[in-house]
Amino acid sequence: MFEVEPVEKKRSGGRPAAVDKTFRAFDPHQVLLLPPSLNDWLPEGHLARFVADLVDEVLDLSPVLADYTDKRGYPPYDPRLMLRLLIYGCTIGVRSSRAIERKCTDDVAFRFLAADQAPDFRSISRFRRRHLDALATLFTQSLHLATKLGMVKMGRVALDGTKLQANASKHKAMSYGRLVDKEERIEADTAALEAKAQALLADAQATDEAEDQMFGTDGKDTDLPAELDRREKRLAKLQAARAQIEAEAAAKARRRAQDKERRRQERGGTSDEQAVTDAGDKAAAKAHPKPKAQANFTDPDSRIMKNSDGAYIQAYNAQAVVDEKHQVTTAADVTTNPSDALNYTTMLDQSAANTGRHPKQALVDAGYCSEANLNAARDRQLVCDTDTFMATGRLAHDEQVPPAPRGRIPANATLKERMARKLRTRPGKAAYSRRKAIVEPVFGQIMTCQSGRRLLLRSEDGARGEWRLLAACHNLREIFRHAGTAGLATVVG
DNA sequence: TGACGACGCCACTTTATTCT
DNA sequence: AGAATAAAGTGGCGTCGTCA
Repeated sequence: MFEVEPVEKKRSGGRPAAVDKTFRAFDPHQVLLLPPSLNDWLPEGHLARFVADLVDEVLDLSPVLADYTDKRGYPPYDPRLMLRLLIYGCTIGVRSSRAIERKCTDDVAFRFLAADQAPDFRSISRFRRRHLDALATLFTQSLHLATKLGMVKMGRVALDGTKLQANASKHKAMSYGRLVDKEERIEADTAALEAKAQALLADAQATDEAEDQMFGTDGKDTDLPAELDRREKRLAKLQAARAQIEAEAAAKARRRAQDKERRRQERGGTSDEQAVTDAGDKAAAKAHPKPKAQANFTDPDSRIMKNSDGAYIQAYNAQAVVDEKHQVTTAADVTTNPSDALNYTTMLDQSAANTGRHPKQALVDAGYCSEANLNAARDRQLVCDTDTFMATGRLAHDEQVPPAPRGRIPANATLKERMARKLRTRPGKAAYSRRKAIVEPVFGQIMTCQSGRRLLLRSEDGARGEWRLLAACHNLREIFRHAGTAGLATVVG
């Protein structure tokens, strides 16, 4: 498009040329004779073209469009435009609404996608919030697309979790004990303040009236009500945080009591749901939060968790199931519980629901190893024909891998011993050794290329939506890499 | 401390609908 | 028919929170 033509050597302007050198033609003030077509600005096979085709031709946008029912009102931006921007941005690591807005003037690819429009960052942000659920369905859509292109085999999958830093600082977290303390202090102070305000009011009313008449009404004693107002707001926040911790403690106690009652009934061979509910209610009413239980003021749903480096961060626990063949994610979810162990069954079920198939093998690390999960793994083998390889413990740095077992499995071996044994056999080792190679690249890509280390949206729903969008965009990246725009054509055609 | 991002409130614009 | 109103999205502005 741009011809390289040597320019006549010229000593122009006041700047002396250091060397006698011919440069390529460059005229910043050149006026284009025709308005440029945005289409020409982007090379064939660019990721942005892929995203544009995807949004325009392939994706089902009805979940988004369904939200626009009223014909009235200021016309919103075309959802296709917004989706193009959000998807492309999320794929290359430009995720914040303001960053996207800037790119719409800065970046050729974004200008191409937005047809040279630049929505305000609030519009982008609000669109994202509003259609968070719909955006999350992009995840299943991306998965179905990958499946159509033969990229999902469900032979071997790996399940793993990573901690996503919430949009909240752990310094804004407060323990239950301090919360109660603070609340009491503020209440006491407020009572004192109110008394003072009353006294002042009564005392000064006469003089005030006189002064007002003399100087007009802009007294200085507005400070006191303002102070009271601030305290009121703080108190409300504290109480909300406290209520949250208490509700959680109650819910936990309820679950425990119900489980206990069920087990008791199982042993006795009876079944009485009412008794289970009652036991739960009773326990919930009696529940008392631990003084150390934490709540965060900025994002109450997030929790302090330990990340893989051992550092404590305010976070969500993000889970993903990844198919070995092309590193396509088949399930993605977020929980507020730092433990991975609770997600073994739910995640594999999600994966099965999303793909319609059960994997031949599932690889999980020691974080998932629990009595319940070992049992669940055994059942899965029977019901879904999924062979689970679950690490039963981590090796210390200098620890040697125990030798492969030989001979018959002892009849009295526990499930855990059997699992440990299975992982030490040659096929067990071979399968499990693939685990890291399957999930790590996915998490790595999402963290670095898509800047997914830190979440932008608050609340559990926000975190889940973001994680699913990240996972969806990861899948789209893989599709782009594997099939390119041509691949889309085969799906549409 | 300043830059940056999310979000809430309010004013404004646009459009369809309802009222007079 | 024309005015008033309701509804919805956008932008301006301020606030809060995070991070380097």
